[in-house]
Amino acid sequence: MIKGTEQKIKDAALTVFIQKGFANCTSREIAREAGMNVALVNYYFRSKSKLFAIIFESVMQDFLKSMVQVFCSELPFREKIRLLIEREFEFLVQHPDIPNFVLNELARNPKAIEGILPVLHMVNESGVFDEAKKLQASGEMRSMDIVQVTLLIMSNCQYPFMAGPLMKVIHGVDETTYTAHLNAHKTHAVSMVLGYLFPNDQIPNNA
Amino acid sequence: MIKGTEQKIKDAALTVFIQKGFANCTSREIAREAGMNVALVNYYFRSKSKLFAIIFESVMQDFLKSMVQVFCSELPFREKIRLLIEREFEFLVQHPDIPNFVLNELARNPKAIEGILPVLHMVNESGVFDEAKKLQASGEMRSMDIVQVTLLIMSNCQYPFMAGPLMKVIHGVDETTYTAHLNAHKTHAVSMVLGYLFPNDQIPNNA
DNA sequence: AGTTGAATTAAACAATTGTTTAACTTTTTA
DNA sequence: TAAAAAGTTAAACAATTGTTTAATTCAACT
Repeated sequence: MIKGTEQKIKDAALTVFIQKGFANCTSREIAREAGMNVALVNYYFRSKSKLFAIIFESVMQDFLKSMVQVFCSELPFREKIRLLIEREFEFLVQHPDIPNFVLNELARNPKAIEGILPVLHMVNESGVFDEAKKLQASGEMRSMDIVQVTLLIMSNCQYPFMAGPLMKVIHGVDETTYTAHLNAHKTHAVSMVLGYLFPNDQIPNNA
Repeated sequence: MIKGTEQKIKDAALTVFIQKGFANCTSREIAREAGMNVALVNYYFRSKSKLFAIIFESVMQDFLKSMVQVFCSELPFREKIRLLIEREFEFLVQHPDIPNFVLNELARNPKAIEGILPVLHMVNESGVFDEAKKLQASGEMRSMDIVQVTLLIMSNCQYPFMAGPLMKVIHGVDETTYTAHLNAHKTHAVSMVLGYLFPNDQIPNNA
């Protein structure tokens, strides 16, 4: 498969932006990564900012895509949670730098978030929030705001990847070992979150 | 209390660096924030990098200080966990941008971490890890690697603050409402983590 | 008062930045 | 095949950057 120039630039920009952030990289760096002249980058995308906006939005799509897919599925609620966490881990193993990238750019430039509003709309439309509220009304699920349910899940998925560099130093482990820990953490995240959300469920106790 | 010039620069640098990151701010911006000329910043700290190194290390100290204090205390283990989470939340309410700042700079410049090695040594010396292993050997505590215990705690404390901008948009809530959610989340974090680490403890079920 | 040294500033410096221009090459097309 | 368009490049541009210089103000000391 031959990649056109435009796609080469996008790929290079994705790599460089995610690795260094918008402010911490230069147009020439992107051009070099793509194997071409600086002017070509602007020829195709007019400016560094415009290129960034495009890359950022596409990253956000990937970032939220699997979440939306699971939410819109027909699985029972507990399975949605489980699958959501597992998919999130699968995604993050491949793209461990994305949460850091997204949250950081969002904190420094709040209006960058506008591009994801359509995707968020899909989440709301999926009815998954209503589903949770019904389970809470029936007493099956622990009653807590949906915001905090979201926080529980995303915290335990994304933070372990974001904190990789810090954790490796704190515990003195290398990349490979830490990856193994991440894998084990996925299992814990699933059973801890499900166990907390559904305190009456019989959970297998491996202790 | 009158602040000397050097301290004024440090304060300004702290504000600006945390808000925008190292690469995303200028020396002149720091000088302006401190109400003085650019040259004065370099007169006191020789370069932007050296100033940053000083600020970063002091932030890391604050970031880890309360953790070390709790670890080195004489409290029973469960109380250490509870207090650790509560102190962490107290700290993060006041400095919500610090986790993002620290993890981001760490990801982009791994050698920046060297300054915290002494503090980490204190954590190891505190014997809190051995304490956990004993509780695990007795079957009282769920057996899992200490790395994952750390991850469970830090994920549920830090991520909710880091993801503030994203969460506010996802759920369409304002700053005040989100702060209330953070407060509620603290309670959940404590009981969820303790409940998972000590599955045989009787936990009050408010559901 | 006058001298010394630190504190502070405006101005300049060289390097790098995002962006544009103008020339050159390749591809399309009529 | 020749003209037109698109693709690509080297070079230049103006703005901004971190840093330094040289001059000025300020405070302390004799």
